[in-house]
Amino acid sequence: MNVIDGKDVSATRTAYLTLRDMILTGALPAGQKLKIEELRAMLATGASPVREALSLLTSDMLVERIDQRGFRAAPASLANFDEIFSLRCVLEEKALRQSIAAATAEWEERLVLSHHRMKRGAEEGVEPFETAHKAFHMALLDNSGSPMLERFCSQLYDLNIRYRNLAAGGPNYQKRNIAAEHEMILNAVIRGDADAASACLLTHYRHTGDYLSERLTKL
Amino acid sequence: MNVIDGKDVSATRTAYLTLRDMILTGALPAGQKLKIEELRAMLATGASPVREALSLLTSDMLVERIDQRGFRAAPASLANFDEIFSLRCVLEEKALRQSIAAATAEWEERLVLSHHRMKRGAEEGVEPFETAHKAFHMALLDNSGSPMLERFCSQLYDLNIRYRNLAAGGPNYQKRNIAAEHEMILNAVIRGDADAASACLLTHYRHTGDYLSERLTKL
DNA sequence: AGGTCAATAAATATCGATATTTTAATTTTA
DNA sequence: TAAAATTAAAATATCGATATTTATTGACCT
Repeated sequence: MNVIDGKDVSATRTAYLTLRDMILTGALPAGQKLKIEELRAMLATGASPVREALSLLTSDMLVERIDQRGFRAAPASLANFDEIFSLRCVLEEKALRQSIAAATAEWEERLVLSHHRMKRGAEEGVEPFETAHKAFHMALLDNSGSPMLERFCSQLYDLNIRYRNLAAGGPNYQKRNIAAEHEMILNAVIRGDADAASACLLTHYRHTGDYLSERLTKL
Repeated sequence: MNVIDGKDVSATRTAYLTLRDMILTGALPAGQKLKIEELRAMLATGASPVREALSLLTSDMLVERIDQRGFRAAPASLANFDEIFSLRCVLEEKALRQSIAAATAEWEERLVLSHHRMKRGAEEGVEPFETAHKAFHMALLDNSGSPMLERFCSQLYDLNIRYRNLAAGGPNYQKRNIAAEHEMILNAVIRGDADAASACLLTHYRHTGDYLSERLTKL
């Protein structure tokens, strides 16, 4: 039916990915009513795939569902942003420490590789960098041995990205040298220094967190 | 259409609640294929509500969905159980500490009340106690000011209950005096002693955790 | 004018039928 | 005989139509 990455996917999955992207980028504004008929027409598909996609998006906390009253894009607020930030700090630190504790040569190589790809992506443009940036951060955590924890972190990462887009009206970057922070994290991890790595990671998040928080208050 | 608690609810919601309960109690065994047609017949409803309910259950990590290949009840494993336990410890401690930090007279009264109801429920039977027990534990956390955190905790609580049921073939209880542990937690919270309260809560969980872990290994 | 109630419009939720895809069984081929 | 290809069966996914529910409008009464 539909084809994504050369693969056949269901209409539901296509709808899910499209709607997800639209909410993350702000094309569907926070709090907006999501009418089945409109989405159905926009996605050129039936009501069932749309409803199912929306149901799936509630898992990701990107859509709210009220029984008998339809769906709406999850509302955004500074309080919610702070919450996400606070949860990320706890969960990513836990995941990072577990990953380091279980470190293997193979994992470290994966890290170095994803770090390299991120630097390369930065030269290519915003979109490739965004993808590679998430991949790098998830690679830091994906040796934790805890799939649920990783799922939570990935979910919270995306929710955070949404606020970045909301704050900027699209992907945008600060002048501050993020590359150096990434380098420090990577080095600490390779060194096997969990305390330093955690500290670097949290500092990294605090920097972007403060920056975004400031911009969001202005809205 | 359907009526639950004197309220009108959608077929989707009815299906959601029923299937949820069946998975938590083990009536639908871990890993089992969930065929739409079978569920549709069992619930005497259409395919759409069933599919939507299953999609919603993936949020709760109670159902797995594989594109084009249907749904299955989430598999269970000792590793997964340990993961849930480990996450609960981190998240519930955080929620509890935040709740205590924001303590109000009104919250404390709610706690005392739910504690009382739990004791009362224990006399009435297993089912009322189960409900009241969850209510008490959630009340401990529901002053955290962090809806997402509370949602995670509630989700993990349910996943843990599922393992309890899996281990026992139904609700069952140890001889050990759980009531005393609850009392200690409540008192520490009322006292405003966050450290003691956290310690008590975690000990409480560790006790049941070890107990269940032992039983689960025997399966 | 303000508020209630009924009628209408809009949107959600659900059903039943059908198309598509996957899985299983069977036959063919090397 | 084992692997590959074909066919048949089963299950998933999707559509289009309809029933239900909620939201809106405007008349009516006090």
